[in-house]
Amino acid sequence: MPLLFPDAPDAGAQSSHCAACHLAGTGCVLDLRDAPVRGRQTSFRIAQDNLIGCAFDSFVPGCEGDPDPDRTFAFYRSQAKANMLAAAGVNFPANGARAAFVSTDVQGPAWGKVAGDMYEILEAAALWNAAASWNQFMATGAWPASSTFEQPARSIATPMRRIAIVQLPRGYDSTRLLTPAARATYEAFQQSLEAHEMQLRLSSPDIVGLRIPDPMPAGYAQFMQPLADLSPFNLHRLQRAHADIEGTIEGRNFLFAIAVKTSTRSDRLYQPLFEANVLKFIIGFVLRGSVLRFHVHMEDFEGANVRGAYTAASLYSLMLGGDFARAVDHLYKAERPRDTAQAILNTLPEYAI
Amino acid sequence: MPLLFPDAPDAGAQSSHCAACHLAGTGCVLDLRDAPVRGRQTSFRIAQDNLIGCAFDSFVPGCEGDPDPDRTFAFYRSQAKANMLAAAGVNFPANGARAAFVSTDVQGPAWGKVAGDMYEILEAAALWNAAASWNQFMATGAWPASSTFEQPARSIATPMRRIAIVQLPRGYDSTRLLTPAARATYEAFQQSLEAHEMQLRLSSPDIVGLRIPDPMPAGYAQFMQPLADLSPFNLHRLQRAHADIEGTIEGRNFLFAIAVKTSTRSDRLYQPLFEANVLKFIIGFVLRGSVLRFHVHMEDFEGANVRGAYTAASLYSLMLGGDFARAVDHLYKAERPRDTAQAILNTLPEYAI
DNA sequence: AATACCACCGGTGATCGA
DNA sequence: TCGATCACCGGTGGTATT
Repeated sequence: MPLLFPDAPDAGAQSSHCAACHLAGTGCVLDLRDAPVRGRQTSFRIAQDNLIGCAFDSFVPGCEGDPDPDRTFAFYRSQAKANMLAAAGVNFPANGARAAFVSTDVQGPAWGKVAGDMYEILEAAALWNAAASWNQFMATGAWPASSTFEQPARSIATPMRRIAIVQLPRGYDSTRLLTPAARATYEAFQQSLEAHEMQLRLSSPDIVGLRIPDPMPAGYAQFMQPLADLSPFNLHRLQRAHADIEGTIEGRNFLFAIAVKTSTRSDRLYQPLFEANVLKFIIGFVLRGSVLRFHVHMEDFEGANVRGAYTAASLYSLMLGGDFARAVDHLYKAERPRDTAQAILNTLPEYAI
Repeated sequence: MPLLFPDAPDAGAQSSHCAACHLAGTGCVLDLRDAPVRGRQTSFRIAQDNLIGCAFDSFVPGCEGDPDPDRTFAFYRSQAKANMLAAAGVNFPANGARAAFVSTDVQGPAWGKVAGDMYEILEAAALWNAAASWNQFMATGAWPASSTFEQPARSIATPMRRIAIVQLPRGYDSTRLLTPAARATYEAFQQSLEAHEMQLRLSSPDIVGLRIPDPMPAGYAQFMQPLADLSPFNLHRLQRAHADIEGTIEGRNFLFAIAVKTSTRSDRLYQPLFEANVLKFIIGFVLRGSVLRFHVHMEDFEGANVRGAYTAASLYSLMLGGDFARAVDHLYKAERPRDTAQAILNTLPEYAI
């Protein structure tokens, strides 16, 4: 069933679908008026996972199965929002003394939060699928005919060069991906800092790109196949994949990290800059890994001098002497999931083993 | 005239005062309904400078003249907000087809912005006055009797140790404070970066503490006297003082920087961390100045692991080898302007010449 | 079940330069 | 006068830990 509702045959189908979904407790808008969260005024909650799982339950935007894979993130997002508002209208009419749903409850900060997470999830899903096309080519020597992505120039098929692109959850310590040996080096470093009541931890990047070890540990098999959709099952797979590959990565196999934002303000630009500096320091200096690349993907560059800010030099490179390097290697205006994933795909041949 | 209105004799006084202020075009709430800002929905603007200039036109919170200098930032701020809401009620009643002022226009993000700036201004003003007490002691050997601050332990009066504490404006390049010679070193560094299309600039700290050069350039005379109030004239002096001392500071006289926040979120913690790292790198490595201290002053620690995040080690100190140091040397819960200024005052004897 | 935390982003008042 | 930029902060859905 297509759940970008304007693609559905009629509005009645939406009404009955949304009513059933609400009754099943999996609606995309939840009524918190009788169960308020302590210290908050929220009267209706956007059930983010349900919303995404519903709107994208039949294809991953930009990928195989998408009727028009060249649409923008903004389009997919506004479609999901329209779905949500329609569902809430169906499920929360005025009822005696109780007022009907009003959309102001799901605008403003609430929608900003959901939209930001959705952008990150859509990008991570498209990148997963792009990596799956790449990995199939690496395994078979043939680029998958059904892929919406093109084979990157100068790509040579070898199982040694398979790649996993993984979304990391909030609060994740990305060093958990490292092999025990590499992690021990990191932990020794941390302990020397903790002796002085200090630390140097990452506020984890949104998405990381990893060289799949060879031979391939079992947890990586999933990256050989694309996600067919973002139905609840696959959404859960996308967001939990990192747990399947912990303890398997050498520092040099940490190829790139991506910070993802729909928009920014000058003050909000600096979190990725700090993160990029710390990540490069830890991977480069502590773990002696090769230099990883840090990307920032942003949908909208207005409201701050984004390009200028991200020309900041990496402190690590400055103090090493020799060649300077930027902290953020590449800034990309990510407007369409397909183009964004293709852009990352095109960089994969550049990485040395 | 006391303009924390609950201290005023009666509500009528407020009404006539606010009506006159509005007619004079200096009201604390402006009607933008007939002159909308392009691309914004704002119907009423909080005239931040007018609001502060009015509410604090007879004393600086926490300082001489404050009837109760131990009140909290939260108190002064809520008083200013009450003034604002009352003034808007007086000046924007329903008028024919035009609806009355509604307070939702000045809640949410608008008030967040104003409250944040007000917090920074109140702290900067209290610190200015604490430094003035210090400087009078340095000049005369006697701690000013009228000061609300106490003489720090182990302080020794010498004109060599006078201090200026200055608020910096948005977007300011704090290296403009440096002497031409020091600035040339910095500019040479920048040019070598620019040759590679990079830079390493500061998103300026909110407040800086500087050793006043000896002999004292003319622009510093203002720091010998406290600000009597935050009337528009003195508010302007506070926010423009930095322009009077440009080109006078050696790197080693850059004693400390303070980042000021009322509250935070985990992502918003990282801008000061990046800034602290860059500032320490530039002052320490590029300018060979002594090590400056970076403070974070925050009113409310809830909503993020603030203490943990600010135990991050300085990348500069890690790469130098030798002793580690934190990027943020000191995190302080700044709830009261008087206590906050006293806390900074108590650190002044620690700085070597 | 409750709590703390995480990282999401958009609406802002003022300034500065065209 | 206008547009671009700056740095302000609070409400949020989900997760992990009590």
